Amino acid sequence: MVELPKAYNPREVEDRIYQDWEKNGYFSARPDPAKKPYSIVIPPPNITGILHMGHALNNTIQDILIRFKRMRGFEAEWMPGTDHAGIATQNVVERRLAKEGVKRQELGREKFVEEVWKWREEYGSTIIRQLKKLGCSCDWPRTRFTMDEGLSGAVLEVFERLYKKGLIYKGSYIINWCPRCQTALSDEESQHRDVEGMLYYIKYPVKGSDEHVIIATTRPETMLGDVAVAVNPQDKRYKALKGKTLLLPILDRELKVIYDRLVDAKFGTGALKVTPAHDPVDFELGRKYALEEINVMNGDGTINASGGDYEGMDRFEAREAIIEDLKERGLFVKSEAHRHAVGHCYRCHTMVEPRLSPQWFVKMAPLAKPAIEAVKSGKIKFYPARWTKVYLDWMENIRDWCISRQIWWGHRIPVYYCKKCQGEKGIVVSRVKPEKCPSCGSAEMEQDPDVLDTWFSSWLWPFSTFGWPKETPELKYFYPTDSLVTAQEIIFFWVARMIMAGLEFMGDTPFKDVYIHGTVRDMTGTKMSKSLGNVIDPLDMIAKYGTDALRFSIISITAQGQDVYLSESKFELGRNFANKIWNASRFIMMNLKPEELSVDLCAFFKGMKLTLAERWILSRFYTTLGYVEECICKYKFNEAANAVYEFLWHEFCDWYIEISKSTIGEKSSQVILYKVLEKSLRMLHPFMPFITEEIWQKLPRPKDTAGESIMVQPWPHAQKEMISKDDEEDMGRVIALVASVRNMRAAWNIEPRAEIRAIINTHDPKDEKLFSGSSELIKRLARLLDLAIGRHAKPKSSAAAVIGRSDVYLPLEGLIDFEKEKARLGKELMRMEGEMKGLRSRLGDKNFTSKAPAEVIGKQRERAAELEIQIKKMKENMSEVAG
RNA sequence: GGGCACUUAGCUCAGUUGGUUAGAGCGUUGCGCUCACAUCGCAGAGGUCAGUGGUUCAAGUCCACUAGUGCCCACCA
Repeated sequence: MVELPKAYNPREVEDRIYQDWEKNGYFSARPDPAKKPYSIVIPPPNITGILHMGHALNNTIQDILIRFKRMRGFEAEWMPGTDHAGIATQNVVERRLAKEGVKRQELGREKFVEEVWKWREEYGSTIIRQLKKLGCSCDWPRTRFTMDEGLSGAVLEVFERLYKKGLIYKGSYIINWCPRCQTALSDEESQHRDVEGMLYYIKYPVKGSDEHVIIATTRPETMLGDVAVAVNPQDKRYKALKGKTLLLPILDRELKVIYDRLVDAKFGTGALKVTPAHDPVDFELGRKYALEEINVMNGDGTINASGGDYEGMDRFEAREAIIEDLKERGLFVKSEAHRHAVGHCYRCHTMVEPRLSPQWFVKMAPLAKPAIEAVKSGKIKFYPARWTKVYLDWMENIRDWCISRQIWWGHRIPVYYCKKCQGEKGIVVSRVKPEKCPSCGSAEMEQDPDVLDTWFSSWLWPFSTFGWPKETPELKYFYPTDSLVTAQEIIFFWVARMIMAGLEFMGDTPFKDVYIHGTVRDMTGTKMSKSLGNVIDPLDMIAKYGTDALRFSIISITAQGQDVYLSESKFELGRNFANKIWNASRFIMMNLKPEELSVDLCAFFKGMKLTLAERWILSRFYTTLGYVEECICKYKFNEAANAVYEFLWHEFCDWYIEISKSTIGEKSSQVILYKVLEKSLRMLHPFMPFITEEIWQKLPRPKDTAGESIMVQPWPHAQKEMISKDDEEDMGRVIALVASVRNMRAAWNIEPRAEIRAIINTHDPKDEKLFSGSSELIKRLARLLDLAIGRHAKPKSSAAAVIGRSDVYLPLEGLIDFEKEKARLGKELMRMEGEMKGLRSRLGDKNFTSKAPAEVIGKQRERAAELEIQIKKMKENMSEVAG
């Protein structure tokens, strides 16, 4: 006899159980030729990361997959690790140093990087500990870090290979520059946001005349770098400008007039100021017409020496100052409100400055080609499928990837420059510092100061973590991985690039399925973020409701790929469910006689004549099991979770356990309760790992599994022969009968404790047999003193209901209000007649009977026949009432 | 400018390949005898599926358009 607390207390069990799992090495996987591999690589969280609901959702899904596959006999590897998150981490450490009054520049590069490593030692695994709180069954001993030795080696290897192949190049182009982080960003790292800006109209004088051209710009400060004015050749307004020269206001620089189709005559005045160093379109024009490229800004967004008197001003200050000066000179025409999209740094949200700058790039088109094919051919599938198009659209319009960053934390670019040689000759790509320049022999070689984009290491994650470029047994066995589970935000950053890298360096796709789950939002639909203060902290929820509750709730309310709107109250769902399971198990264990359980189940079932309820619950279990398997395989986790919930709570607890209470001492009940509970725990385990383990450990078990863990038990074996649709239907009728008696009792305010008589009137032999066979059950569940079954007339003053082809009467002498009963029955009759009308018109329609499949027609005929009987009965019942 | 998603009960959402009476959780109403559970039980009320048109024997489910909401992408300065 086991004594257990009335309520499940997750805090008491979770850490203990997790430690046990970890200690026993249950999370580890190793190449095993006897087993099939199943592998997932975790989307490596940033070392600066703190567990948020997005992580909770993402990692719960992965854990469900891994635990499910592990139980199904796969060698299931969940590769964990963290990302060094270049800019993000550098920012965090810089802020920390700033609090102590230290600037990174004062510290110097080497010392600063040391500081970051120290920070990482101290805080970098916070997120890992939090993932453990979530119950994640990652193969922790293999944990990797994008800056560890092996992965850094992979990064250098890749850089070298791509450089040799001509797919990495250096050049001066317009890139997105973050003046706060003071580094280049890739196109993906510059996120467009609508901004309420202004469009300023400025007069550019025509040299040697009183005329002028009005141009419109949103960034007047960039005029300091203007070298031309461009108009559309079709634009009649500016035909007369041909051959003339304009003067740049303030600086009095001479500007050419260019005629190019790129200019949209409809925008502004149709005249475009050309600033090749600060705008992508202008840059293109600049290269096309060999214009000078004047960079007017420093890295921090202040105006540089090319900006004349404005030197040293911040870009926005300079904007104001220039407008003032233009107004003074009478060259300012007007300004108007102008809403437009402007790039912002994805890390610090500072407005990005397009800026000409020498950077390293990866040529993407050749890499994209096979990656497009891999998805088009179906070798990689997206779930939900709609992301396929998003992926393909991006890939088909892919642009080169700016990979150099002007920060210190990251993989240093493995390129050395000879101080003496100019240009190409003096460039050496090498993992180690070359002793001398291969061209001139000089020993003065200097490494490129830049580091690589963080994603330049993450895109190698599915194979670098398994030891690539070495051909390790792990790499051979676990690559390609199976499922990638991630959020939509990083399809371009990460998913697409991993596919390209996998194909390029491994010659094979890195995974088969990509499951894109939704974004976690608050109840107003806003994305949860720390800065908005609308976060629900998963760790708080774990403390309050338990990990299983958190996991189950978030899974069950998140439909495939849909965003989820979260509020704290949603976690009650999971907590209540956990408590329900706890108490059902407690009840079963209190009544379990272990000696009854040492039976061979198959032999037992063969030899035993099971009751309808017993056959029914087994059938329902195996039906549910099959459905859950199917849903997990299709990434429909909410449907799987809800099926388990419905089965356990509403079928097993509400009906079967209640039914079993009268027979609980008997062997058959003992075995069924135990078996269904034990198997259900295994079915539920991937979703709620802790409570299932805790209960399973307390359950009496066959000797050979004693002491082991539920997480290494096999997934319940599907036994189709246990599924019987007939039994499920029959039990459904019994349940309907009980429910309708209860309904009538409630409608007529029969005291719950009052035991009354009921009469079933049936002419249907099947019903008679069914209800007779279950009469004890029905009597108990409906609290009946007596149940008469057969051909009976309706007693006077009785309530009535129709169940299938039979009636049930409750003689209620003196308790019935005839008018009320008539109304109650009348409402039901109306519903039936409404349905009947629909059926009749369909069945009478030749189009329907000739075109619909026979099966559908048959079903409707059957239904109509039954409904006809029901309506007849209902009318009789009503006339009785009237009489 | 392009693309995607969403609009189903008071609230938050499910709804497989179109096929009988559209589901859940929460909330709500009534009743709670019962020795697993009030983080509970039993019973009930409550939607015609944003709108319009179409395809079909049959549409919440497919198509088109409209309206609203949200998101992503995009070099009109």
